[in-house]
Amino acid sequence: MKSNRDINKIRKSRPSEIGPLITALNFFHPLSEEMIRYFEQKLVLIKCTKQTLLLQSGDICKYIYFIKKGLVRGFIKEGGKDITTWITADNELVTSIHSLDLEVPALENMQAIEDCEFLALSSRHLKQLYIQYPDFNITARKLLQHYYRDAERRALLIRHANAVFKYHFFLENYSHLSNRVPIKYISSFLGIAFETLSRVRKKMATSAK
Amino acid sequence: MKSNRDINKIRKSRPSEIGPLITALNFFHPLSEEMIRYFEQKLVLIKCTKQTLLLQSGDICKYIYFIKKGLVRGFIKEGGKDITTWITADNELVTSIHSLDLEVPALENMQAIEDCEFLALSSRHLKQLYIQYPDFNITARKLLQHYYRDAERRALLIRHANAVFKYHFFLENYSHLSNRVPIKYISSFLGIAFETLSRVRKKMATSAK
DNA sequence: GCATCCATTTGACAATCGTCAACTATTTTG
DNA sequence: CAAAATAGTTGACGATTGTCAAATGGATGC
Repeated sequence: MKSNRDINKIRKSRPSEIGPLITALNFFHPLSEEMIRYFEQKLVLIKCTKQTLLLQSGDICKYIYFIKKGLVRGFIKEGGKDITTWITADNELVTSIHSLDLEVPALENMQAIEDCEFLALSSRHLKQLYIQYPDFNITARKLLQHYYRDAERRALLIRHANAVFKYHFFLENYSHLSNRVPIKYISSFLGIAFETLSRVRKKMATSAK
Repeated sequence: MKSNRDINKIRKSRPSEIGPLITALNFFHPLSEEMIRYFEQKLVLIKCTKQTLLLQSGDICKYIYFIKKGLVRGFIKEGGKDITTWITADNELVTSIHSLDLEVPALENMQAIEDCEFLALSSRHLKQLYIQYPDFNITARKLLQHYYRDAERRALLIRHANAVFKYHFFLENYSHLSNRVPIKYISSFLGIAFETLSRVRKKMATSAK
């Protein structure tokens, strides 16, 4: 498996490249002009290929990533197997919240499952941002409220009674991922064997005719 | 099932009663004297009996509750059955984060599973707090980071391979609940039938001798 | 374009677990 | 205290799903 040495391109971002992130953040709480300048100065653009590990469990997470383009999953190692705990795509933020803030080793891994482009902010600059522009604590609070809800939705997904209900819930809540993510990651995310998911898909296809 | 009319005692809290909440919040980020005064003025003390619904799905959550004493669970109704999504005890905060902030109907229910005593702050006063004492956004951000981690832990719990692993994980992470919460809630929280949990417990007791 | 690799499908079978039912133990309440 | 309600245990059985194995399909690279 590729390690984070494969984060093969990293450079300062250009102001013209950060629009989608600013839009996403503004949606939660308006950013001041000064904050936008700060992002323009501190954000870096990172490109990586499919399979690259952005974060490895045991390491300390150094960045919060905004996915400009691509697909990323989180997973943990449990009894020799991967368990995919989330999958997320373009225009979303990803990081290990706990590791980033407390500078402790992360439990989870993060991996690109498509070639990706990120805007990344280091934990150092994020912390400086909280101090220099206290209003950003409001933005972060609202972001966390939003992502807390996402975490609850994922927990609900795997609590569904059987494979069919889980996949239905997946289609209702993550339809944008269903034709983009390999079945092995979806099945792991749903907590079922990939063979089972294959059978569920077949059953749904034939019964819907 | 008892409704929230059973929240049978509610009165202004006394300063001497709010210590544990202040201590808990200070742990995340120090509160100023003014903020503590604010809590002293706005917190209410709520008592309710076992089984009381603090929040019913479809209603808008009006309070954030600090559990001074007691035990509370969150659950959703799914296909005629309850699914317990969290269980929490003394000295923890509970609310529907999403419903409280956005003033939209909650999806989940909250229910006391012991006689309880809460310190409660209304959403109106919480929002005023964010405005009047912007530093409280830092506290809230850190609280949310902490509770996000809890949500991930719960998701991990139900992703474990089988009933034995789930119960082991439960004992490691929620040992304070194992002898206090009825088996039907624990089993639902673990995503297994209560009969299965009964058998797991027996097997562990006999194999440990 | 062929060979290799990886993703997905399909089948067979066994393990795990949920459901139903009966029973026992414990708690609550009048 | 007795009766009733609630909580927990145990057994039998079937449904769902995971595992292993083999086959097929598609993508990638030389």
